Amino acid sequence: MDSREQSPIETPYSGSENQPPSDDEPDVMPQRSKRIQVKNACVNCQRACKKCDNNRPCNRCIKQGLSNSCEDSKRKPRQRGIKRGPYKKRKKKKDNEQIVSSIKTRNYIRKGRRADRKTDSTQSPLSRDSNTLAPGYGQFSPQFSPEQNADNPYCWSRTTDISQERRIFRMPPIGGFEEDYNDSSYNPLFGSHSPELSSIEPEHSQAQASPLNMLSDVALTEKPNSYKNLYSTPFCTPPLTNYRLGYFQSNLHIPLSNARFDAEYRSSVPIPSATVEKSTQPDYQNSLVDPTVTCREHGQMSSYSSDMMYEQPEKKHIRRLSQLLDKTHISGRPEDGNDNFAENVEAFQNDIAAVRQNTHITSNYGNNGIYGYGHHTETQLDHRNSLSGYEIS
DNA sequence: ATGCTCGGACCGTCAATTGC
DNA sequence: CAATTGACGGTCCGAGCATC
Ligand SMILES: [Zn+2]
Ligand SMILES: [Zn+2]
Repeated sequence: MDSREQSPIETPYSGSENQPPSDDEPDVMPQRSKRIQVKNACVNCQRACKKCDNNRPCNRCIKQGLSNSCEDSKRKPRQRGIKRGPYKKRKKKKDNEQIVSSIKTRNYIRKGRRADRKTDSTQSPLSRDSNTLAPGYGQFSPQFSPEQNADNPYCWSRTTDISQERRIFRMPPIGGFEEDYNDSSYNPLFGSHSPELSSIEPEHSQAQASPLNMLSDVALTEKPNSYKNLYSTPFCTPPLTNYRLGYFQSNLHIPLSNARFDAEYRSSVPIPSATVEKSTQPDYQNSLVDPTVTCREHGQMSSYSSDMMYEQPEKKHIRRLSQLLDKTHISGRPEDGNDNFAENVEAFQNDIAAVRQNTHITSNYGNNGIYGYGHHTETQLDHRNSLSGYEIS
């Protein structure tokens, strides 16, 4: 509120005094300035999802002729006693170099019933040559030593992009390949080999990162709110509610175009964009992303997912319809236009059974909102001995 | 051209955790 | 106990539609 005036284009982000503390890094990425929001919007603005101000009646209400009803919306007090997962390790000093090398040389212990297939159990996955086994088959994830993580088994997470592997992907026919359901060794994501793992020290604690933590019921039902924060990053926040088929797909109902940014954020590694496409998200319109594939590890869970969607513009209305009904998300339900609901459910139930055997591949077919109809594959390996609440048998 | 809806990107806050 | 950071409870941008 001073000298600045007449910026060529007035945008919510144009306030020059709101520039984030620009670092000495000149070429990092064009940072947009911060949007300022009021502490408490009026009821009308809140309902309309529009900008309010601190006056009562507010500017917008005056323009709309709603001055009478312009009053603060109710805000509920913040909950207390919310349990959190373990915090990420705080910055010690330097020794990033050391950490990385210690990861690379740590011994890895084979575990789980799939483990006794064919991998050398003492070899670090980080040094494994890349055309041995697909993830989920043979040992894969680091085992932390008990003294290091006695009561903190999920102390890290990492996400890696594997867009380079795209050439081996297959687009399934609608309805799917039989083998996707029946052959547990088939991995459409990787074919016969896994990507190089990043050697970056994980930076995110995700105590409850595994969706398995929430596995109390496998029915196709509304998912609880707590789902949301498990996978929130600056680039993705799952919606409050979703009815989607597929329970383990941590990235599924966030914008797929944000997948790469999410991956970068979680891994702190710049992700190559060799085969990627332009984002449709307004904030990242000039960025390249791969909307179809992510690979991630949360604590002792590893998972890989791909979305291969058919363009089906005629299905776009589905999202709209469900929006109208309630604030629910799209897809999966018969009333959303999923003609394969029964099969989806059955396959899904089978997948659940597989999960309980430590390793599973989830494949399902359904409408993925604006992205169309297609195939989602989720491959997971669970390295834990037990879930919260009960044992994996 | 103008108005409305609403998913989800963005924000500010503040208490749970951590490191001392 | 201060610093850090998870995550809650919002605000509101802007694409997509609807209507004029
Ligand atoms: Zn207002
Ligand atoms: Zn108002």
